[in-house]
Amino acid sequence: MEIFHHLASSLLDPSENKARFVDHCHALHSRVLKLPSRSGVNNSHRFVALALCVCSHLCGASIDSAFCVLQTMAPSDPSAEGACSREQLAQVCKTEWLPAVNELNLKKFCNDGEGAKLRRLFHDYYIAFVPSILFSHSRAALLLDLVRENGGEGKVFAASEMGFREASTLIREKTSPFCNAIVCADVNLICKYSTSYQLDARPPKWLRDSLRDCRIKHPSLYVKKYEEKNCSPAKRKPHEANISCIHLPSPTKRPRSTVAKVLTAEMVKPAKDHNPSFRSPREKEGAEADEFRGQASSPLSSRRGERDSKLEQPSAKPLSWACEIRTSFSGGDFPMNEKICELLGVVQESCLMKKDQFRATGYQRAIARIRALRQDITTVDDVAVLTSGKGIGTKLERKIIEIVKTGRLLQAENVLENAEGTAVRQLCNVWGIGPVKALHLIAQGIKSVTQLRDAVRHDSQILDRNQKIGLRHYEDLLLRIPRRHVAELEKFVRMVVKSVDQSLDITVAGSYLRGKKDCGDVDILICGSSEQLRFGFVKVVKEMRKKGVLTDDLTIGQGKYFGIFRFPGRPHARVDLFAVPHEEYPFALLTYTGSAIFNRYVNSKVDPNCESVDGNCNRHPIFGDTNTCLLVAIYEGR
DNA sequence: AGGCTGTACTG
DNA sequence: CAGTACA
DNA sequence: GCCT
Repeated sequence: MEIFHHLASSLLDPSENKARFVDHCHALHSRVLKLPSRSGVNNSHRFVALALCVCSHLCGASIDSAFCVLQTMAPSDPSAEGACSREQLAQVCKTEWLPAVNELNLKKFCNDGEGAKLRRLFHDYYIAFVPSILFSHSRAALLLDLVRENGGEGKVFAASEMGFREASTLIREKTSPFCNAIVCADVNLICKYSTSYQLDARPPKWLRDSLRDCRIKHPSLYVKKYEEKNCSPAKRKPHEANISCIHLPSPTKRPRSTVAKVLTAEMVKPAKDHNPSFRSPREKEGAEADEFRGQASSPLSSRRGERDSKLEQPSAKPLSWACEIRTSFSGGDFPMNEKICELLGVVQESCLMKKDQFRATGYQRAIARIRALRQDITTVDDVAVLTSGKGIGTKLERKIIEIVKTGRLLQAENVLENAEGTAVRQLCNVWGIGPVKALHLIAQGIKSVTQLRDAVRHDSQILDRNQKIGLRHYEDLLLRIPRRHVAELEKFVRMVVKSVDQSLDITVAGSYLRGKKDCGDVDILICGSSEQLRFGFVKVVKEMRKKGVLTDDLTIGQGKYFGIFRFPGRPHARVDLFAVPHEEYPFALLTYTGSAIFNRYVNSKVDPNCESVDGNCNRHPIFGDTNTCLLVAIYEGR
């Protein structure tokens, strides 16, 4: 009985609530005592069962998971006293308690639902079991269900007192035999947020497979098609794109293609040799935003996974993960939408050039929403579809109507005619030059890269070290890197890394890991123990420089290296190396896999006031906390 | 009116 | 500190 | 630019 008083005192202030809660528990208690005894089931079993039901109810997890959870929190196995099997216990739960507990709807006593109070409650009772940095306390059991549903094995560890380092070591040591993957927090929240943004949410295939097989399947397994297909017949496309496309300035200079198409393609038709059907290169930066602001009516609905509906989604809405939301619906099916996006994109860029990044974001969101539409906007009435949702207000509405009516947008035309805008755009494409510097240069009469080169020859002071490097490789850095070149670099770096220290290993993250058909740069995580990295990382950089692959260093920070590499006969390209100790690996991988917009989305859901378990994790902002969302990072046992 | 992701390097 | 960069 |  004590536990219920405890529960009550952990709950919210309104004493009225407290009293009611205790009353309910008393009622339950007396019901326990009145029940007839059954073979092998005594009252203490019933209490255990009741606790299980409450736990399961509050976490939204299955009884079975709740059982595991209780096991970790209780010093003795709940089923061990007396001869009550786990199955019997579950039976008792189902027949005797679950309906009653559900009826009580204990959640209503927790004013902030899944929030802090509930977590504290769990924490107090050591029902919180998993290293808090890895999982939301109240969701650990849920994750366990997820793993099980996919035929996997999982285990929950008591870790309330555990710091992050210990916890992750433990996880690495103990879990690897059956589960060397998965760091995944709060599936529910992500679904919740996804639906509130009217997105589809569902784990990517590689994650589901990993869950099923209890071992991580590298996402790149789902990506190999590009390697084969892209190389020969149509390989020139990306390069042409670079020249004809409108370029975005900083921070992400180059036009990118959309979301990891391959992952998606694989999911639709896993086995078939399904043509990844290139995105045309006309796509611009804004496209990636669609991932998170897409339209309700999604084409994914036809292929939703079996388990989705179980995730506490009352309406069986199709779900998918925010990280894989499809962006645009390719093909030139919607000419007017294309036109609108193009014109708004022009304005968006011009905003970016100035300091007006937030305004640009506004445009970006609008563009994303239009791209995700599956109907062409041809009449003024159609525009209402857009304005009814979030993200498009009166100003943008007016502009869209202007385009629909006249086919033109005055503001966009002004921008294009504006010579200064063009100049800023070009100068911003130099690595290290942003809008402010570009404006300074223009004020000095420098309006193009050619002029800039001349100017530097006379006065090398006008650019700093990095900007000069960026200028030197201006043309090369504008090119995108084909996947197969990235793969070669990966091989090379791994070789170097292994030669330096056998215990280190690397992962290529970034857009490569997201399955893009080409990449703007290469992000490589070098993983190992912190001690080994301390020497190893610097040595790796030195080695690579010695072999002539790294041609210039941009910045060298603590465990962080930005530079420029080149293989003989190839263009120069940007490479980022990050030293990642084991404990940080899942988080680092999540962050550095991006996309940037995805990270932004995630971070915006994180409560910044949450205490962080370990300072080091904060190096990867996404993980500042535990309670919050999200997603998938993978953790390789070894 | 004020927020809009969070961290880190360079000069 | 501003500017630029990283995801 | 939009949202609260």
